[in-house]
Amino acid sequence: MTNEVRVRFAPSPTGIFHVGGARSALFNWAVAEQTGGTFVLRIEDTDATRNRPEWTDGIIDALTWIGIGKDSPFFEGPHFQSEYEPQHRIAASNLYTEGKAYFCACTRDEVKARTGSEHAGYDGHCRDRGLEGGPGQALRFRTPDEGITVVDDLIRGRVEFPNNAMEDFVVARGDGSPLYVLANAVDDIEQGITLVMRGEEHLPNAARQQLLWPALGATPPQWAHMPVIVNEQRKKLSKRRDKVALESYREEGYLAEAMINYLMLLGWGPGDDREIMPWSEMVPLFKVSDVNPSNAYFDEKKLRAFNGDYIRALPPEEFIAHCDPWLRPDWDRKVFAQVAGLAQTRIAVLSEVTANVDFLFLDEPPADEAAWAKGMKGPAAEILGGYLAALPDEWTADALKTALDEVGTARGLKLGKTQAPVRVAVTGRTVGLPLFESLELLGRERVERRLRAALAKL
RNA sequence: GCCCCCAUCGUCUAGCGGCCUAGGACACCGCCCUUUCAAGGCGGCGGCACGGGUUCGAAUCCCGUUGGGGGCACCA
Repeated sequence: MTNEVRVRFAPSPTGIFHVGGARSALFNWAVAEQTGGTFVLRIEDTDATRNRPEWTDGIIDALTWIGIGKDSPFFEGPHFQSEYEPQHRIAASNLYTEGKAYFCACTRDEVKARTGSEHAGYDGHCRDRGLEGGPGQALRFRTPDEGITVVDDLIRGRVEFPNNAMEDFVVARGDGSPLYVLANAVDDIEQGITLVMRGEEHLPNAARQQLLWPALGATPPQWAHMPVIVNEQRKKLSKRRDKVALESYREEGYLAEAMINYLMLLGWGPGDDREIMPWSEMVPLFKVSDVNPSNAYFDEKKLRAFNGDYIRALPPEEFIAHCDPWLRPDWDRKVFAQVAGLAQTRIAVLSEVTANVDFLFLDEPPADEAAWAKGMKGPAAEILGGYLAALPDEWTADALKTALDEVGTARGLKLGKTQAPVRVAVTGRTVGLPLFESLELLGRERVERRLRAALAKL
């Protein structure tokens, strides 16, 4: 294990799993796979008030969806931070015993009153009071007064933090329970993590942990702080404002492969002009030091374009299988199979398949006022009536096309115009699958009925 | 307020001192193809934030300005 690369992904189960977490996991996963190392999944469930078991399941499901999970030899876990609390407490106690941390009885209000500011930081009031611990006394880590703390970051280079700006931070609460900054460091040490790659929002924590690791008797890991994913306002993606749940994209019909591909390209590129590329080709090329340090906007439009590419690349049987959840159970799969190929180039997300084919299965074409108004302009009645009378004996797409073309030509209309009212009458929409193939599949009886119904409504 | 990070087309990026008249992709706009819509093909629009250095030479190195972001809890 000495030379093995061990990375980790350490989410807290306090909400839906979002795309930022997914990218974080993916980058770590790429490192593990490329180096033949290990990816440790650690659920940081120490905030009992905010944790919910179902969020943990959500994390595991989401990771599995993007290819990260137990069936890979590189995967380890999940570990649960709460199970390591004894170690955290021992670490805290050692820090105290060794004089690296001290107890503090100050409340927030007291500190604020003394410093006169919300953000002034702790003023060191209890530093040398020699408190021995007990209920209500938090444990604070004693930070150096002078000099700088250096975080060597694979993505950002050398980052310096002036020690005099770093307050004596709390590592354990008044009730003795450990805080994130400590628990996280202890776990990373215990689990032999060699590279900590996480979001940039943790950069300030890296400075503290750079101090904490040696104090706990360990050599600090390699650090890598990835850029934050932002919304159109250039703010960090927020669960409240933005559409960030990985699950919601999955439910809309985004393919895991497209999501993985897109996420990997947010902050990293293979170095050439390629963008659409499978995971297996990205892994050997991935380099942490190549990760772009600046924030990236999550562009759903581009994700969508990627997804469309991936959908079109699907072999027919796979495309059909992927569509299944978006087709009602009573819809005939054999009929769908006949038009699947026509639908495949027309949708960018799987959920869109429904509106493309529903007219084949519903008793009546879907009602759409706007479509009706748009399609039934001009000589619609004339065309519909004419076509009804001219429907060919040979019920094939070609014959159906010729027949309609003739109806139009007799009135000096191009096929592009004449097909519109027929399309709306039969499919309920102004756009959709190629018309004559649709008519052929629908059958004479239903086509005639729908044409008559439309005529009656006009 | 304090600490830190970042800065190439609208967006994601290539570029790591001369291959740059800055390349690709998404988006957008044309044209072609065409029974609608897509897909596909062709073309267009559009950028090195600004100011100083360093250098024979700067998108690339340094400094500053400006702008954006992250963090400042006995949350994680």
